[in-house]
Amino acid sequence: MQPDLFGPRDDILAPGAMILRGFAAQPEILAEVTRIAAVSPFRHMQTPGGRPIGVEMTNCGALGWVSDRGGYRYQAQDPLTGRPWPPMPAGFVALAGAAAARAGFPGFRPDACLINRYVPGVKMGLHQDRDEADLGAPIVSVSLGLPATFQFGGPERRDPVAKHGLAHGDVVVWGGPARLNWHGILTLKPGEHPATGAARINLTFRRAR
DNA sequence: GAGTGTCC
DNA sequence: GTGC
Repeated sequence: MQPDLFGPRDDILAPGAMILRGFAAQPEILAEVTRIAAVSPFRHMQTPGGRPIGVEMTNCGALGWVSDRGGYRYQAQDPLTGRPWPPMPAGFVALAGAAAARAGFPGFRPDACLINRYVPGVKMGLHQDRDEADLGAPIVSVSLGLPATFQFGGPERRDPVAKHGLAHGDVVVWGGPARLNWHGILTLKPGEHPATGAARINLTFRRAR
């Protein structure tokens, strides 16, 4: 058993990384996602090599993460609509800030929220989040809908990875010494969730600049 | 430039 | 699971 230093619903993954169990189960979050996707729809992006990325993505906030033949980057315009991404809802900013503070990173003000939609059979391979200008800010990742297995390793690609189950409402926060740790999501298993149907929605809050 | 994918 |  882990010692109860942070509360019965928190798991420590590594120094600077923790899971806040059930921190983000409010139904308003998914209502906001629906509104965002009505303006900037979910779409498949491509790797710079031209291969399709399995998850469907959209963004809200001042900056959105995009990938295409031109590379990985953050930009203010949605390439699909040519317009700015939908603004980040105030509730998202507050939720991400509260989660970060609880995990030991006070003052987090995200300017980017990448929204990923997983369906059964889709995964995200091990990678680092390193496209952000401000690596001093943490990453806040909210899981909604179908459960998934999260892999979390270390700062080197060869470091061992541990697996952690993520359920609806769980929030993973990592920063400081864990900010560049490798992570990914195993292939989503078939299922249905009352809040999302046959899908998992992930919100990733970042300070991109 | 690219590996959020695919091959061995 | 690994290296690319």
